[in-house]
Amino acid sequence: MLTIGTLAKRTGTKVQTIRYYEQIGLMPEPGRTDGGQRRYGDAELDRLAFIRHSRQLGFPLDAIRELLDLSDAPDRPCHEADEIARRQLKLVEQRMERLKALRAELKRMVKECSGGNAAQCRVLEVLRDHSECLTEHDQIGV
Amino acid sequence: MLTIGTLAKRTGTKVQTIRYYEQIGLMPEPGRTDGGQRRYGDAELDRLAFIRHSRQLGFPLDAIRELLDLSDAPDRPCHEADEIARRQLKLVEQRMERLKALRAELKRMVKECSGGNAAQCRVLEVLRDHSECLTEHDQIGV
DNA sequence: GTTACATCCTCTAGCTACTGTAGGTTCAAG
DNA sequence: CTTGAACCTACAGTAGCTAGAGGATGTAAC
Repeated sequence: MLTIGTLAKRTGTKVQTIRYYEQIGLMPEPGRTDGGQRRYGDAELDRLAFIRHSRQLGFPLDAIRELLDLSDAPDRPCHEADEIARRQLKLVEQRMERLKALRAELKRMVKECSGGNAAQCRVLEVLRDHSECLTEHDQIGV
Repeated sequence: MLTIGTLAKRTGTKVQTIRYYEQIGLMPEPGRTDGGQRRYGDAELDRLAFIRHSRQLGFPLDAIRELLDLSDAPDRPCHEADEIARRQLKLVEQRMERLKALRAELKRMVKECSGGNAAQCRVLEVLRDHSECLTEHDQIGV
């Protein structure tokens, strides 16, 4: 029987985060001691590890919920999980493209800064004048 | 004299976002009509464009606040702006490294999925078993 | 048996950067 | 003068946690 703190340490999660996952129904309500403290078994440890690993791969909680459902139903076809993973891969690739463009513009900005005062600052100038910008920006979330 | 809607259209911002920027002190309180509607001048248009462009480059609002302060004080030395931009560049590069690792793992997951049912699904298996994971994950934010 | 203290509990609020909605008012054109 | 788009305030909600207050519990040492 594991305390919430042990579970937290073993999976690299904050205690509050585990309670939060319980609250939103991602983790089950565990058994309690007479005094009301949570006690977990190995199944919960595995489940939390699954969640955390998925989070580290950037899956949103909704996707993780779907993946957990699939994982709980071993006879369901696999392509759904595959599709979720592909979707995530696509997202990651999009983000990378976007970051590449940002990096280019930031590099340009920084390189051209000659170190005078704010009036001649290239960094500020580039930010001020969008027309100098080489990259397309349609979305803001990076 | 520009309405808030015009300002929004010209800078690709939502009206609510502009009001939000005003609320947090990033945009100044503009003049009003007798009926209480906001009216802007070109200075505000420029300021908002500056903010938006900075946001598109991923600068957090706090950094933008600093950049705006610098921009308002043309005789202050430029290296502060340079430093903020460098910091941002570094962040972008870190995120890219991280995404690269994620992409590798996601690709591996997806490639190995043979299309059976959930019990044999490699995607789920990889997520379940962190030890198969090649990459280091210390932070979750991508 | 008691004391000390780490860990646990619930509840609430806060973070970033917005976005959406409800219910009502104003502006400009026809 | 009427119509309808655009404006107003105020509040709630989004993702995914994180932090703090104020108090209860569990366990090891004495």
